[in-house]
Parts: sequence; structure tokens; C-alpha cells
Amino acid sequence: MLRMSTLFLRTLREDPADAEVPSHKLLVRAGYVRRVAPGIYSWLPLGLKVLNHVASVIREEMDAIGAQEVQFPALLPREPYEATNRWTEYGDGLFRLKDRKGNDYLLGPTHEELFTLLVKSEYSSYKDLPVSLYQVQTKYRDEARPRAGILRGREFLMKDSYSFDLDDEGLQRSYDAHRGAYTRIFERLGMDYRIVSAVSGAMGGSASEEFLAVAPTGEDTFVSCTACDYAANVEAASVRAPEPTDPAAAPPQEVVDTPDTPTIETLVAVMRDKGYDIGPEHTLKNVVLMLRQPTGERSPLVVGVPGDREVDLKAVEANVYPAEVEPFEGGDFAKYAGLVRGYIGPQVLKNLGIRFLVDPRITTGSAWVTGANEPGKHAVNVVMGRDFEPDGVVPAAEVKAGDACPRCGSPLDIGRGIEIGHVFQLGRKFADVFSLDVLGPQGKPVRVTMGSYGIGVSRAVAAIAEQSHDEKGLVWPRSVAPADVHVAAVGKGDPLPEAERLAAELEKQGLTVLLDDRGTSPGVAFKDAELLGIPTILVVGKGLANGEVEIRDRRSGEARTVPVGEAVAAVVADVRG
RNA sequence: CGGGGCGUAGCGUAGUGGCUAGCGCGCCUGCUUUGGGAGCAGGAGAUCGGGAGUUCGAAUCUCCCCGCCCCGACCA
Repeated sequence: MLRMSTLFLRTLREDPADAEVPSHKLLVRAGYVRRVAPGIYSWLPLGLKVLNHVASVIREEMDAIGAQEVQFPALLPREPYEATNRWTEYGDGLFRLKDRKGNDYLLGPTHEELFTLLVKSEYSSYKDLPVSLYQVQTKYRDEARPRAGILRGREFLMKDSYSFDLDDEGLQRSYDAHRGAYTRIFERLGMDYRIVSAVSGAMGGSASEEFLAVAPTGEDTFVSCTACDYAANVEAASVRAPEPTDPAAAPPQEVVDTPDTPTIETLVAVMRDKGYDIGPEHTLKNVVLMLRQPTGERSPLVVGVPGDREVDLKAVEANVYPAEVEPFEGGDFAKYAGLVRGYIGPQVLKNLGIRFLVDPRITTGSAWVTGANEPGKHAVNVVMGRDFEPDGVVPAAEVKAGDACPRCGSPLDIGRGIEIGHVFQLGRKFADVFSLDVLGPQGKPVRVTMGSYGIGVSRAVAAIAEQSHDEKGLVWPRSVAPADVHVAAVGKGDPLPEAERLAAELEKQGLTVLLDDRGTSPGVAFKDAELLGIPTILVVGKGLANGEVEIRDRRSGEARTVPVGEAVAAVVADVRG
């Protein structure tokens, strides 16, 4: 039994000044976590209970699909990460250190290398596969900007698992098993989440989906269809392109004087003054970027998007990998005299030898208002397939609410979410690096294919707090609450002995109990109970005079009075639902 | 990485007119109080983020560093 009189807990009456998001404020105020360094937090007794409960749910569901738990060190030698080039690729994101002999070590940001090597060292036959291994372990990433308390920390607890299969069908089965387990985990954690398509990124591999906890404070933006079940991270959202039309059918191009129109807004205003019925969506804006190849070679790239949309640099970067996208600086314009700042149009790019990519919304036959490549002039009815021809297509324009679903055409919604899980078909990237083969039934080596699956355990605690709180404090789902019931002895007349007796009785029934035996004034006891967020509160106080106690539901706020003799059964019934 | 704001006791903050650093909460002692963050009295607790500098004298002015929060990273 947790007794508040001795529990290591100090609640705060006011929000910490450095906290912005609800989970950070409340987890600190309620005494669940304390910051020790940027992005690094200690878990206090109640917080640790929640964290462990989340981990338990995850372990149960992982075990249920036959995955086996192992534990790697957090402190790792450089060599395996050198082999996969991640020692370099991770850059400043990696915590590096040296031992007394000067050898390089790192604090593991993720463990694909170690799992691959472990399986390689132990298994050598197709009969051993498939196998899935997982661990619940502290990860380290030296984030450029840790934020929002434990939502994005530099040290965090993660469940990561890896599947090993002989072929693509096996990988798909392992992937589906993990996806199912994740669904059950987040259901049990009481979370409001969406499964969205994700980008595989530079890692290669194919299928990749993220589990996003829906929350306005989330760092990820996703689209979801209002009609069908399409949902995707905006970084991976595909576009429903308009039908191509015949370029020859378009009206002729004309050039218009448009002085002082460096932005889309000013351009549209001037064009309207001149009698052209256009909006920003009819303009084609051409963003100049600089691509830097790994070799250091730099070359310009122009990306065309409808004028009412922003360019998503991440999407561009994902498409030009391994090149990196850099801003096109003022000095660069001097080097490319054909590019007229503010009045760039695609008509001349081919002649200038500059690579031009367009968003899929720019289709053959579509006509645009765009720069005329002369200061103070724009061109109207610039038609793709007639007046310019792109070198390729890149989904560079941001998605907006109301855009057509790429699957069914219905309007899309936009939402924010916290990435709490990621399932990913890695394929053979790591197996290739470490030559992870097993001997097949024909006596020939078979390259193993892998899946990688992660859940941010500590982040899930914060995500639950983001989704489950009110103005009074936290409201834990029963599956993770630090205790099943909060018994508060309040008011005069020494209610403590009866509260103790009821608490002991509840424990005998198998419930976990937090007992407020501090003897504070009732207001303090109630405020703290609400702040801590245990789902059921049993108030033992003034009602005792009539042989009654009060049972409160933290989430709904409903309270009911029951005879003392029925209290235990009533609470047990509430907790067991 | 860039820009802005901020850093004073465990928490929230006042004080920048240069000279004994104040308040609220929390904490300790005593008495009173006990169904919505009680009252009275007494008390402990601060290298004013760190370092260097200017000065007779610095929380306050200057420089550097560290940390926190927000915004930005392209505007054709």
C-alpha cells in the first residue's frame, strides 16, 4: 500500500515556468517526473509505476505474438555502427564517448546492428526462423532541440523489436503480427490513435506505418480521409493529380506587366486589378533551391508548386536523396543570371540547363500564371507540355485540409499526432551489411529479411497524459494508473482508522491502493487526488457518522454515496469495470 | 543553425535609480482548525545560472559561456 504520509512525493500548486504542454506541466506538478538536464528526466515513485505499467502492457502483447525479450547494453562499441555507416550518418545526434584506452563507444540510439549480429552469431539454419526479439531499453539521442518534457527527450525508454524471416511473405506475416500487437497495446493503454502511412526515408525498405496519438501538441501532421480509411503522415501523403488535358487546346500565352509583385499575394492583387479572375491557386510558384551532393558538388534545382501552397522541403529532400537541400542564396542568383528573382518562370529552365521538378498537381495541359523571367513581368496561360516540360515530379506541395483523398477523392482532414509507434519492413539492408544468412532447405545460403518495430514507452506516458487530463489534473486510464484506487481520509472525527481498514480490505481483494493518511485539510486532499489522477477515489470522511463513504469517478466527476459495508465491493466493481 | 524572450530560495515571482534581496506557496516549531489548496505566532532556507571585466561598491552595467521557452529554417 502506498501511504502518502511516507510516499516520496511533492506536488506543486503552480505550473513550472518552463513547461508549455499539458503533459509536461502536469507530470511535473503531480510529482511524477523531475528534470535533471535538458531532455533528461528522473522518474519518481508514482511516475515510475505508470511507466512500468505501460511497459508491462507492451511486454504482454509482445510475448503474446511470440516475440522474446532480450536486453542489450546501452553502452556500445563503435564497430557495428561503423559497418552500417551510422557512426557517421547519425552525426551530432549520437552520444559518443571513449574508454580509458581511447576506444570509441556510443550510447545506443537504436539497436538494429546488435540484433542483427546476435541472430547471426546464434542462428544458421532456416529451421530457426522466423524469430522475433525485443527489448525495453533506454535509448540516447542528442536531439538538437529537446522539447515538451518527456515528449521529446535525449534519454528515453523504448521498446524495440526486430523480426527475422526467410522471405517477403514471412516478413509480411511478422509485420502483420506486430501491427496487430501494437493495435492491442494502444487500445489497452486507452489511447486515441491513428495508423498512418509513413515514409521509409533514407533507410530504404518498403512498408512503413506510424502509430500517432492524436494530440494538438503533436509534432507530426497527418491527413485522414473523411470517407475511407486512408491516413498518412503528410510526409508520406500521396496526391490525387488532376486529369491531364490537351496542351494544344489551351489559350495562347501572354505576358503582362506586373511591377512590384514579388509575392503571390501582391501578384494576385495586381492581376485582379487588370481584370484577370485568378486566385493564388492559379499561380505557379517556382522555388529555387541548391542541391548539395555527398561529393560536395552543388547544383540548382527549381521546384514548381501551386501558389497557394508551401513547399515541403523534407519531401523534396526525401526525393533527391542522397543529395541535401540547401537554400539558394543571394550570391547564387548572381551566378545564374537567367534566374530573375521574384519573376522566375519554368519557360526558360530547359535552356538554362536547370533541373525542374513539379508537384503532381501540375499536370500536362494545365495553364498557370507564373514569372516571365523579366523583372516586373508575369506570363499568363503558361501551359505544361507546351510552354515548359518538367524533368520530374516530386510531391513537394504541402497537403491542405479539404484536398481530395488519393484513394477515393473525398475531402481530407488534417490532424496533429505524437508518434508513439512505428512498424517498418526493413528488408535486407542490415542483413546485407553483416551477411546475415541461414542455410536454406536446398543447402544454399538464404539472405534473411528483417522488420523493425518501435514503441516509445516514456513518450507513451506523456502522450497518454496529453490525451487524458482536465483542468484539475491527470486522469489515468485504469491500465496504467499508479494505483487502482485513491483512498482519502478527510475531515474531522479521525476517519483514518476506517480508511486504513477499507484500504487493507481493498488490497485483500487484489487492488492496489494509494492511501492519503496525511491528515491535511480536506481541500488539500481533494486537490491532490484530482491532480494525481487515479481513476477511482474513495472518500472516507464526514459520511462515516451515517455509516457512509463516497466513491468518486475521476474522469466523469460523478460521486455516489454508499454504506461503508458495501464500499469494498462497489469499488472493486468499478475498478474491474 | 538563425532570431526573439527569459534565468533571483524546492516552486511561482518582485526588485534593473549602484550600497542590509522582498513577497506568495511549500518546508520546520507551537497553538487553534478539519468536506474544497485553513488561521495566528515564531523560524530555516539564495554562491541573484556560471565565469571574466568596469567600479570605492554589481542581482542591476559590459563581454563570453551555460541553460530554459517560443518562432524560423524556402516566399519565388
